[in-house]
Amino acid sequence: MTRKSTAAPTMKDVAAEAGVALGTVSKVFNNIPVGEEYRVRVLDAAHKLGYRVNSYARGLKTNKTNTAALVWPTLWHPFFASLADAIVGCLMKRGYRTIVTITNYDSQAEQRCIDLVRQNKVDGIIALTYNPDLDVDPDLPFVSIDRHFKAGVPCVASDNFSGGQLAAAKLIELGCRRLLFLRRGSGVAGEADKRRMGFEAACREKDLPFDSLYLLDEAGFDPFDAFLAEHIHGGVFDYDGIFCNTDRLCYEIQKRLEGLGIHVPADVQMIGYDGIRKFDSDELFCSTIIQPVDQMAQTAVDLLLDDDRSSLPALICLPVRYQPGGTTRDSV
Amino acid sequence: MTRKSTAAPTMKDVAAEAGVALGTVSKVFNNIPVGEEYRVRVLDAAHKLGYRVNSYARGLKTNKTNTAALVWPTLWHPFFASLADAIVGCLMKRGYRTIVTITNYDSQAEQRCIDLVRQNKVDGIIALTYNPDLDVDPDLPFVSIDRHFKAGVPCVASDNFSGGQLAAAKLIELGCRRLLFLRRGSGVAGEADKRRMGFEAACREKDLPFDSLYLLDEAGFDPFDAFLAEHIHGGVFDYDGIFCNTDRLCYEIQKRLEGLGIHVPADVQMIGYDGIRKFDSDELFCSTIIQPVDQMAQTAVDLLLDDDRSSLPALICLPVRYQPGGTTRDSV
DNA sequence: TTGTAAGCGTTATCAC
DNA sequence: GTGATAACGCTTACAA
Repeated sequence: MTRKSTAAPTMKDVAAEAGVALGTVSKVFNNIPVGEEYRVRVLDAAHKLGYRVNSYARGLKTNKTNTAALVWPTLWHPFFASLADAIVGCLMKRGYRTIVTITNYDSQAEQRCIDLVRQNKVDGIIALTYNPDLDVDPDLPFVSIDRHFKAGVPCVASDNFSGGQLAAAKLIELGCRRLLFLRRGSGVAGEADKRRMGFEAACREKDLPFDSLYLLDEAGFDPFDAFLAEHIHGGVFDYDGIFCNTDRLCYEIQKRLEGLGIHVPADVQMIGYDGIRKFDSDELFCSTIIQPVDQMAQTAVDLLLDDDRSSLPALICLPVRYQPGGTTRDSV
Repeated sequence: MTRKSTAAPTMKDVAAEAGVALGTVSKVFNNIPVGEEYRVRVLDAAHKLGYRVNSYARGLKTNKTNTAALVWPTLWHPFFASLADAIVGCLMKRGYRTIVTITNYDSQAEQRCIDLVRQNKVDGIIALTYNPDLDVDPDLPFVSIDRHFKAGVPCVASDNFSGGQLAAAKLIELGCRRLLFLRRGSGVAGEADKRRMGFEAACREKDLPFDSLYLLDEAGFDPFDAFLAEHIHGGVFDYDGIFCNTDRLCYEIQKRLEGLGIHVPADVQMIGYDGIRKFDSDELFCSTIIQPVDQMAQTAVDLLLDDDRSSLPALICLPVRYQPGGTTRDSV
């Protein structure tokens, strides 16, 4: 025993135990052809010693770590959490570990997280960020979610434009004629802005007028309250169909309308965006445009690990679908 | 230039650029005292070259990776997601990266995840598992959430017993006299079982009888439906107070009761457990016993990174609190 | 204080 | 096929 029993066994130990050379052991663990008898001896010895490859030593040598990083705003919000869950799952299936860092929507934290994981020699980064000009290594694979970043960085998003169109079309199909678009956001330009554009395009196409209101996250919900109160006359609401840019907003607005005596979906029908479900159940919070979380995760991972990084798409929009969830007058 | 411009700069490059020896550069990055003039030169050179320490090389040498692993059932469920969020946050504050692995409640996946991160030479593991006999390295710091694992592995949990007591006491205080305990679970013995024990203890203390029903996750909600239907006679429910072992269950049962014409909280008051909130808002799904997520995360991380691992507590129960959430007749 | 040199555990290149 | 041996980038005695 040249090695303290507490230390983890190394290839050297395995080689000694198996009575073969170090290189042979390495080959076995890299699936490089080796005499079957040797292979068995090595595997036996490794098992006996409880040996596992030290991926730090391997990473040092190969510059390949089988680790990806997720730079994420939060795991609190169900949409981010479920997308993170799916991405981690996809990466695991491809044999990748995932380092998760959380930015709390803070631009500086985003840069810090990227620096941190870069130092850790990750093989790639999937990020959902709010800082438009992050300093990111041009030859480190990078996939952005929901924001176009810069040339060469592919962006994966749901088809926000179609989602907006779909919402408008559904509301109109369900009989709404006085439409309202409500939006709440960070002020950072992202793919999600296209929800509005799609909605407007569909309204214009049908020659239906609509109003819209956009508020920054920081403003809270008070301005919405004021807006809603302003548009109720004699117990009647000015609108009969609302598209909210998130399920969260849809839920809050619904509560407020009910508090004002306006009933959903009897008086006004509402559609949200995201497709968030309660707990881990199937139940939606509202009728909504569902983002294809699993497909987005799969696409982001495929893009990240794509060997040929010379001709990546700039933007991939994945199809959304509508599902009733109680805030519209179609069956649930 | 001995080095391709695409490759990341190394300490050697920095040393050359700064005109100092390799060791000096290393010292600067390890906060080992060095002549101020040298320090500045090194830092300048490093900045100019965009140098960052290669943590794989460092880890190889020091056997310390500044990385911890989270072995987690899922990020889908809001409780797990918020706890994961908090733990990742605490670890980041201590300068640690977090590798997140997801088991989907699968025992074999749990073992695979542990093996995977062990190979990655993490400095410690925080796990929420369902496999009672995982093979885990005895000298790799390990903290278990919600399950007592084995000797030497500290467990962090909310004070489930007190939570159960508190729920019973609250229901009784609010006028309930015919109590019911409903439980759904994986069948794996964990700290959460103590919710029942606390509830029972409080009932006994007050000399109030109670019924209880326990179902495995796999059974779905049908048996609950049957039970509920069985206990409604002439539109009147046999119970006027229910403690459910999770918010999720509480929510589902409430829906079902309302569907049967039993109103919550008018006819029956209900308390759940977890303290899950809607989206990232403050709103609860039901009146509930709130788990101290942030404190649990902080405690788990402190325990994991504690230098003195010789005398760790076997179990730390953190205080819960009750908060009304609309399913009880106290003000919200 | 600064510089030198020996490894940490793997992989990869060679002769054999 | 197999088996020495030189890196990979860094830390850390130890010598200057």
